[in-house]
Amino acid sequence: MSNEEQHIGKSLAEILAIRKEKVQKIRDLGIEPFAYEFSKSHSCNEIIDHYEELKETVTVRIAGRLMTIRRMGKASFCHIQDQKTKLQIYFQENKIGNDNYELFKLLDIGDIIGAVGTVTKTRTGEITIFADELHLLSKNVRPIPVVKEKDGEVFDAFNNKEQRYRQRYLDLIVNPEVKDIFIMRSKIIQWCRDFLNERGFVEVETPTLQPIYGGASARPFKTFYNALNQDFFLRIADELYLKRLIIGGFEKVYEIAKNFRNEGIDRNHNPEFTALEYYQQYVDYNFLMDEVEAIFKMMAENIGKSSFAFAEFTIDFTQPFQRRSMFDLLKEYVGTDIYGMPEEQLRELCIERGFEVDKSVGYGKLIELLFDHYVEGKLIQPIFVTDYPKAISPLAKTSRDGKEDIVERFELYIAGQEFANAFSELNDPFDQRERLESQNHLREAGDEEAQTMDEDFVMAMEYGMPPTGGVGIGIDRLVMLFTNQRYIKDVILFPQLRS
RNA sequence: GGGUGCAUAGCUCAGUCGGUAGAGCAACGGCCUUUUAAGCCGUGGGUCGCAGGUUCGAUCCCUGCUGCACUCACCA
Repeated sequence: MSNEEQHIGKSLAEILAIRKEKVQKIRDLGIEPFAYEFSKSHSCNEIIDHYEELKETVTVRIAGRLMTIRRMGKASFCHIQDQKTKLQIYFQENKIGNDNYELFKLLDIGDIIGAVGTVTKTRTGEITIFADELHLLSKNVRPIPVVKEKDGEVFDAFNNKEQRYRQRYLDLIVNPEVKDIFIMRSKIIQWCRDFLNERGFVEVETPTLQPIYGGASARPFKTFYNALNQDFFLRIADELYLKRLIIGGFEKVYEIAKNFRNEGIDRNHNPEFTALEYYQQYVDYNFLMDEVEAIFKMMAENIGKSSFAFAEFTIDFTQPFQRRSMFDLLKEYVGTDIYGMPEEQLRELCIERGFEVDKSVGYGKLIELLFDHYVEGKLIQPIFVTDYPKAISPLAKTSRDGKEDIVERFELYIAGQEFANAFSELNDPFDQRERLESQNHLREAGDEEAQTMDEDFVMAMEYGMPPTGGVGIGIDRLVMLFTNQRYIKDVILFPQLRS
């Protein structure tokens, strides 16, 4: 190369131009830089795990992305990375031939290559493929961030959050521990399926686009359905459809689905999130508490930890989960027994405590406000909170022990956050109609998140709905819990950012 | 939606009390057959997020905008 040409090779545009020229140079060598296939005999971790059986006897074929290159004239070391593991490869010019070594000289970090060779160790003891063949499988033409590492210490980590989320593929290439989170996410979902399938549940799919949104208290995303010439909503929950299936005669159903709530984004909330909901005929919320506890303990057992770090806490799964009434907890943390307190007196109490609560904040919301403010954050170890106010639980059965304002509902709290929500499902169509009507009144009084009347759902219930227990579990938070991630965006592959 | 902060080379970051910018890695040329943050010699790469304003002069000061992060409020 002349001195003039040597000046090329600086800005990104020039790097891109050089890589493009390399593609042509490789073609000029008679090699296709974007291959069609390569048959692998082992993954990198299989070679490391089975080193003793493979060493110096077996010819192996491996493939992956080139992550480091150390050239030393007529021989070079490099590491490739496949899905799980990095592995070193040693290329010698007189072993792979001059033509292939010429090819090697044209390679860049980020290229996908295959190698054929024998398994050895270097004198420093690192398991290494001593290559007989080099195959270029896909040429990199845009530089990837180069992260260096020594003794476990990482240098120049690719840690720009915006770029990591926008270009998640780069994040996954360069930060392998990110991949582990999503592998764990996949396992957690699989364990949920296994648990339910083993118990005879049927996995179903219900509409994402719904003419009436329901099953939760939230603001929806709205869209227009051209073929039906009608406004539709993206589901905020699948609850009402799953109950229709219970009415239809499915004994046990579940769905793992995205819900969409048109609300704020923060470290614990993403407008598009995944929930497991399951419904089971003839059981009540007491049964479900045992079952949900079993699910969480099964997960911890599968992970192999009975206690683990989450945020600044150590969560202990060895003990039975506590079960306490919401009013009992309120009495302890607020200092006043508010059970049976009339709405106006409750509002006075909230105002005394410095909350701004006008008439649009009804009885149930007042209690929820106190609970969220005084109690929620204190619930670190797993605990089932029971006995929710009826006013904020329009789909749950009234408590059977005569408390008219209370429903048979529980939420599981861990580390101050809600992880599951369940109830003995309301199956009295007269009561259901009244509850949804009173939600309508709340909406008219200014509660934007009050639930909507769904005539078709109430009609379905009129045909007869068996006693049923139903559970909802937020999958994203479950993954956060078991992977010790503080930000929901870090358990979602492609969190939405403004474009 | 409110508050705070950030935006400089492909990546990670310095820096300029206002005089158009540096390092390491990556890149390019050369040497090097067991290296591993390989090493050695050499090369040069930037609309300092965008748009205005102040100024003789702005990457720096001011205003607006955009994006992101953190945080408070609300929903899980």
